[in-house]
Amino acid sequence: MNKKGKISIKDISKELGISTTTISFIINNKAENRISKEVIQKVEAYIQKVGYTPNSSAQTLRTGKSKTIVFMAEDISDPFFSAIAKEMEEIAFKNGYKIIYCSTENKKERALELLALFKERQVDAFIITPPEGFKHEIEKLIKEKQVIMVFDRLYEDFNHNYVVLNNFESAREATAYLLNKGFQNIGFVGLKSDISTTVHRLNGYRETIYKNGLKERSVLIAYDQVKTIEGHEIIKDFLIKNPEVDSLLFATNSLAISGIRVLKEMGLKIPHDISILTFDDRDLFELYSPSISVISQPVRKLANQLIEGTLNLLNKNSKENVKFQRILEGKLIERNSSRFISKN
Amino acid sequence: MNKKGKISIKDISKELGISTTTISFIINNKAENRISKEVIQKVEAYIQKVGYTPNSSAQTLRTGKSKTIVFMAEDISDPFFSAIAKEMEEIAFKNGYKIIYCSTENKKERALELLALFKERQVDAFIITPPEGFKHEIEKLIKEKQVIMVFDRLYEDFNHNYVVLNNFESAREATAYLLNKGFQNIGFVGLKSDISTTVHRLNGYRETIYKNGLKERSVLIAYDQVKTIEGHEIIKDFLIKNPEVDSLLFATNSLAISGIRVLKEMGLKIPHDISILTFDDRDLFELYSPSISVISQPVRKLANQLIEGTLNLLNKNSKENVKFQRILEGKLIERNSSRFISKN
DNA sequence: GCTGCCTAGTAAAACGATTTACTAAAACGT
DNA sequence: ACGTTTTAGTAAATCGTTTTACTAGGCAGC
Repeated sequence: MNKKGKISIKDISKELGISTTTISFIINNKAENRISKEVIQKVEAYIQKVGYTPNSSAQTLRTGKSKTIVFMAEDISDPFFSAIAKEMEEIAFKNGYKIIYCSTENKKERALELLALFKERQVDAFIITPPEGFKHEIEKLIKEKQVIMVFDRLYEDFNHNYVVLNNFESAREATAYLLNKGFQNIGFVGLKSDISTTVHRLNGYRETIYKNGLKERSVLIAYDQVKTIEGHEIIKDFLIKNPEVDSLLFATNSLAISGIRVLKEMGLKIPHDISILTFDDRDLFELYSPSISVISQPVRKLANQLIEGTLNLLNKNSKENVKFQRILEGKLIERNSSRFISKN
Repeated sequence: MNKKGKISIKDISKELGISTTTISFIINNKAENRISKEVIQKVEAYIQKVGYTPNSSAQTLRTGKSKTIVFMAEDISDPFFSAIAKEMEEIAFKNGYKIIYCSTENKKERALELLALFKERQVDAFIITPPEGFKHEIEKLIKEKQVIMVFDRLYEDFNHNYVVLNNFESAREATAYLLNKGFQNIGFVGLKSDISTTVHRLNGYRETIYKNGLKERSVLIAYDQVKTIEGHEIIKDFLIKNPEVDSLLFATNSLAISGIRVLKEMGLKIPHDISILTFDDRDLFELYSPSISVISQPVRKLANQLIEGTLNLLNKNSKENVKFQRILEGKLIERNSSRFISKN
């Protein structure tokens, strides 16, 4: 017994007069064909009785495995990421794994700090939404034989595990939908970033616009500015300079919220003066007046694939160089913010 | 060097011909008056060069400290809790601590499982929003000398560390505010629970109602039902049976969202037919039409106090039996959902 | 009665740090 | 010149597991 009153294998060993080896075998289900039923019974009963649980630092130290997966999200307080996190936690827990969350806030330095911290702690895998300019780091991690699952974005020029939305197709579909509604001057509000997610969303929009011989009207905002006054000003500017815009496609839910704020300030009514459609659903979007049309991500499925894929990678001997790659479909949910055709 | 290519103190020791003791002293700033400047220099330079970082499992095993704090929230995907989490993470990180989040979902069994898991991992402290019926467990943890900081709720019949909102006063103030606005039939939508938070909010409402010789009109919903159809039905029933209700005070933001949904279904216009006011702000409440009045919690301050208090407890030798107890003030933010006086 | 193979288990090293108790040499005081 | 203190450092135990390599004893085969 140590000072905190925790029992160790050694204590059991002394108490029962059985070697620690035997006890360890029993605990780890390696007693088959080695240890007699009676001894197994006896040890298991005693463990039950005193409520012994192994010290996981010792286990990690000895085995190099911590039974821990890190989920490094862009921002864990974003409802999209926190919903994913919650869903994954459940499944991981059932499989004997613990998930640790953290937020990069899309900052490379922060992501690096966190990476260093968790490598020290010998986590078994990283599920990560890499920030801007992190490609090289991801490649490095893979070379180091770390188990890496990239989420929400991907790199096209090397092979890796990922789970993402079909951003390009979803954006194309969303734009086509607005077009079909009769909107001719569709604007796009996106992020200024080279992350595949936002690039693909922009490209999907563009392709549809160009194919239909229309003019692109887009504005891109830096991640850090989205929720700030500067971000709002940029959107406002864009709308003032492009008064003919009759509908807006937002690339993220934060952008949409900023956008709604600006439209309100400018006295533009949705959908009467301008229609809107955004990526990522939120509970209040459905209740908003008017309710907000969205391209919703299959949160549950994404989380399932992420954790399932990661656990697979952990169980399988890493010889096989098959990558886990999933592209899931977004779903357009039509609500009132895009149903009405404005007059201008 | 182990298989993953990580360097250990032993490697440094061999390479430099210096004992591991000396190196450990240097790393832990215990070299003062023991080791010569030159050796310190040499070791530090080498560590810098090879990028050595200590193995934290070994440290935890040896010292019994993991430099980890668990934040066991009611539901980490609730914006209130995730905002708190994010804020705390930052400060903890700067102090060399890592925060692990998880959600109890207000289930006792789940909280127990998590507790067991994290005790195995020898976390240094728990910041916890205990679920229903967890009082005895908290007392037990305190007796075991665990560092426990209770958040968002408290127990009145024993002494412990906590950080909470002044729920009673805030509810009183909120009710008085509605009264002043001229509402006579104020309803209260709360949680069916013995958690202090919700009890105090109900009591604050009640006191004001009784003091003014008015009739209490309240409905309580079980935590699990809030977001379900059953929850909605309960609210709807309540409104049908109490048609004279001219304003509603919601005890949590989830309740408010369910309430808004129901009001919409019933065709009741806010604030024309009924006014509303709710605990806990959310970004979209401000943008909603009409914007929703709230009693907002000082998220930043709460998080600061929580983490500051916990770090204090960890640094201080636990002899002093002074508890860290903070009650912070809520702030009523008047918006349009409660500005208008309905006619009935 | 000897060899070889099971069976049921154990001893001891190892993982990577921290920490206690020690020591050799130098410096100091008188 | 002798004992004492200081300085600068080290050896070895320890934390709690897992795992490799071993062994004692029983039994079968011939």
